[in-house]
Amino acid sequence: MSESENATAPSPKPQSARGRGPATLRSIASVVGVSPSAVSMALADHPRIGRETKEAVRAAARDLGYVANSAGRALRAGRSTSIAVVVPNTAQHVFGHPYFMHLLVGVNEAANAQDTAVLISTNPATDHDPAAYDRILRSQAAAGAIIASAAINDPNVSRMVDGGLPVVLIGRYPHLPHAVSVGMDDVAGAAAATRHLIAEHGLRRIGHISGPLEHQTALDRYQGFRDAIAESPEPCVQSLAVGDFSEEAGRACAAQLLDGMPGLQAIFAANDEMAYGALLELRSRGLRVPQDVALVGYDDFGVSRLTTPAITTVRVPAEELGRRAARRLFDLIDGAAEPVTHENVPIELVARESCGCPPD
Amino acid sequence: MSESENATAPSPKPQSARGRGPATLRSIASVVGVSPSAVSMALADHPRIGRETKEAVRAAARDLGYVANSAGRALRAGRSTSIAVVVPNTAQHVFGHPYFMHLLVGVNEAANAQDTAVLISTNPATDHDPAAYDRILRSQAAAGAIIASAAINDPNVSRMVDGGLPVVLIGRYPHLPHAVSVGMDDVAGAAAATRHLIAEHGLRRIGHISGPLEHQTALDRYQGFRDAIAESPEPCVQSLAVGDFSEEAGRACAAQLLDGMPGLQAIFAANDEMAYGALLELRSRGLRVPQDVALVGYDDFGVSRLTTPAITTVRVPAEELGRRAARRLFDLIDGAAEPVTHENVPIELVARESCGCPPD
DNA sequence: CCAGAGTGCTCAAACGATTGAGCAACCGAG
DNA sequence: CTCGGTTGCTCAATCGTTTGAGCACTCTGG
Repeated sequence: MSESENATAPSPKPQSARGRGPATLRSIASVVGVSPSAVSMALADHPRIGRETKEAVRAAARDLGYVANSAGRALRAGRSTSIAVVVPNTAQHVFGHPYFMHLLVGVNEAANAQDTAVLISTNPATDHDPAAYDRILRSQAAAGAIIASAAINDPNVSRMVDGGLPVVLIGRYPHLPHAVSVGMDDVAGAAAATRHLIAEHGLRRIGHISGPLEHQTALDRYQGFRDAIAESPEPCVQSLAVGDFSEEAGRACAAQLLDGMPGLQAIFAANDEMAYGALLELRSRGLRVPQDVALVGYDDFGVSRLTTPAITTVRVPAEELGRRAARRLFDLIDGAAEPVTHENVPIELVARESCGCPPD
Repeated sequence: MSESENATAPSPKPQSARGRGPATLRSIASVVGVSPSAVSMALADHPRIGRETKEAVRAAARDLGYVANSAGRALRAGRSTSIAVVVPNTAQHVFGHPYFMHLLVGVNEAANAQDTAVLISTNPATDHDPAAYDRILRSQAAAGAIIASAAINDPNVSRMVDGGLPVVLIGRYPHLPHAVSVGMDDVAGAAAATRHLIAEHGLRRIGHISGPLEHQTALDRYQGFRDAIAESPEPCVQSLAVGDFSEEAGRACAAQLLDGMPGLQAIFAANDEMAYGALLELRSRGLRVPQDVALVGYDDFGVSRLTTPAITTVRVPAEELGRRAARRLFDLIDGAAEPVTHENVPIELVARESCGCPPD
C-alpha cells in the first residue's frame, strides 16, 4: 500500500527495483517501466510484446545479470530444470568407480547443451534408509533420472520406472521390457574377447572370473564367454569363478581357477579391477603373463593401460553411454515420440599385451 | 467421490485430495481434515499443534509418501536445498580426473547427512560462454558452492566469492584471504617427498616436473621441492620442467630433464599422471626405476599403485577434502560463526617402489 | 462472572515465474 | 462516426510451502 513502481515514494521500505539480491522479473519491470508479466513475455519473445519493449527488457536483463529463479520457474512449470543421476547401491566400489565418472562427464555434456543442471543422487552407506535418491525424486527436484549400475533384483529400479517420473536406465534390463534403457552389447563384447583368446592366440583352456550374478552385466559377459567357447571350432575347456568386481575378488578367483583347472591357459575377467587382481595372483605364483597364462579384462577405464603388462580389455564407452542416456531422457521429458526402449552403444576390443599380442 | 471432503461443493473442479500426482500439503490436509498450514506446522513439530493432529498428519504423510516439493520450499525459503560442486575449467583432464570423483564422494556423503542434493556444475568445452555454472548459481538453484581446481588467475573465482553466495574453495588461495577454503599443505607434502629422496635414498641430483604455474597447487609443490633441497645438509642440484599435469607432459618433461641434467638421479613429479609419463620415458630410454633414476609422484588416486614399479607418492585425501568442504559450506549457509578461513587436511607420504624402497 | 492466559487451529500473504483473460488505444473500413 | 480487428500491454491467478497474525475456545484465578 505504501508502494508504487516508478513513483519516487519516500517510503522506508527497501522495495526498490535495484535492491540487493538477485534480479527478478519485478526488478527488471520497474527499471523498464512495464509489468513483470510483460518482462516475462518479452524474454520469451512473445509476439504480443512490442519490439522496443523487448529490446529494453533484454538490455535491462543483461545489465542486471538476470537469470530466472529456478525455484520459481520449476514451481510454476510443475517440473524442475534439473535431471538426476542415480546410483542405487553406494558400495564404495560402485560410486568410486571410474566408470561412474565417465558416465557423468557424458551426462553433463548433454545436460549443458540443454541448460539443465545435473543432480547427483546416491544412498548413504546405511541402506536401511528409505533411499536418499527416492526423496530427491519425490521432492521433484529433478525432472527425470538416469539410473546407473543397478542390480537386477533391485526393487527400487522397477519402482522408479513405474513411478511416473521419466527414467532412463543404463544397462540392459530384460526383465523390464517397458523401461527405456541405454546399454552396450556385453554378450558380444565378452564373446569378442574370448574369441580373441581362442582364435588369435590358440588358447583352449580358459577360465572366467565373473561379476556378481545379480548384475545383468555380469550375466551377459559370462554368456558371451560361453557363447565364444561353444562356437569355437576347436573344443575348449571352460571354468568359472564368481567375484564381485573388486581387485581382491579377482585375486581370489584367479587362485580358485588356477587350483581348480590344471593347465589353465587364459583368464577372462569381467572387469579390469579383477583382471588386475588376477595379474597380482599370477605374478605372486611366478607365472608369466601372457607367456604362461594370458589375461583379458573388461572396461578400459585406465587401470588396464597402466599395468605391466598392459591388460587387453574391452572398452566400455561410458561417456557416450552417459551422453545418449541424457539425450534419451530429454526426449522422454519433452514427451517426444519414443518407441525405442533400448539402445546399444558399440563396444570395442582393445588388444594390448596381456593376451599375447605384441606390445603396441 | 471425486470431490473434496467436508465441503459438498458441486463444483466441477477436480480439486480432489487424493488426486493424481505427488502428495502435497493440501492433499494431506484434506485427508486429515485440517488446513495446509496445520499440516506444515505439524510436520515441523510446531508446539502449537496438538498431539493427535500431529500423529494423524504424520500417518497421512507416510501413507501418501509425502516429500516436500523442493521448488515450493526453496521459493518460500529463499534458498535452494542443493549445493553445487563447481569445476571452472573443464579441460577433460580436470573433470575426468579421479581427484574430482573422490572429492565428489566426500561432498556427497556430507550432503546426504544434511538431506541436501548435490548439483554438478561445469563448463561446456566452449569457454566463450558466460559459464554454465554462473547461470546455475545466479538462478539460485544452489544454496552455495564448492569450487574445485581453479587456476589462480581465474576471474570467475573471485567474482563468485564476492558474489554474495556462500562459497568454499578447495585448495589454497593466498590472494583471496577473505575466502573460505579447505586444502592441504602441498608445500609440506612436496617437501616430505623430496626429503625422502634426499635423506632416505641419498640422492642429490633431482629434477622436478611441475604442473602449470598458474595453479597454486603446482606452485606449492614446487616450493616444497625447493625447500627440501635448500634445507638439505648435503648440497643438492635441482632442475625444473613445467608440465600440465598430463601423462604426455610428464613424458616430455622427463626427456627435458634427462637431456638437460647429466647424472640425474631422481625425478619428483607434481602428480602421478606425469610421474607415469616420466616412467614411460625412462623405460623407453632403457633406464631402470628406481636403480638408475628414482621417481616420486603426487596424488595417489590409483594410478601410482598399479604401475610396475609402483610409484611412491603423496596421498591427497580428496574424499576428506570434499567432506570438510561440504561441512564448511553448510556452516556458511546456516550462518554459523565462522572465523576460520582456511583449513588443511593432513597429507601422507606413501612409500612404494619407485623411490628405491623395498616392495611392500 | 469475567479477565487473562493458554491451546489449537485457520487465514492470508509471500516467494518468482508464467499465462489466459481482459482492457485501452489505435487503425482502417464501412 | 462507428464497428471490428489488431497491437501492446496489465491483471490476477496459480504452482507448494511457510509463517506471522488472528480467531475461537477452554481453563484458571479472582
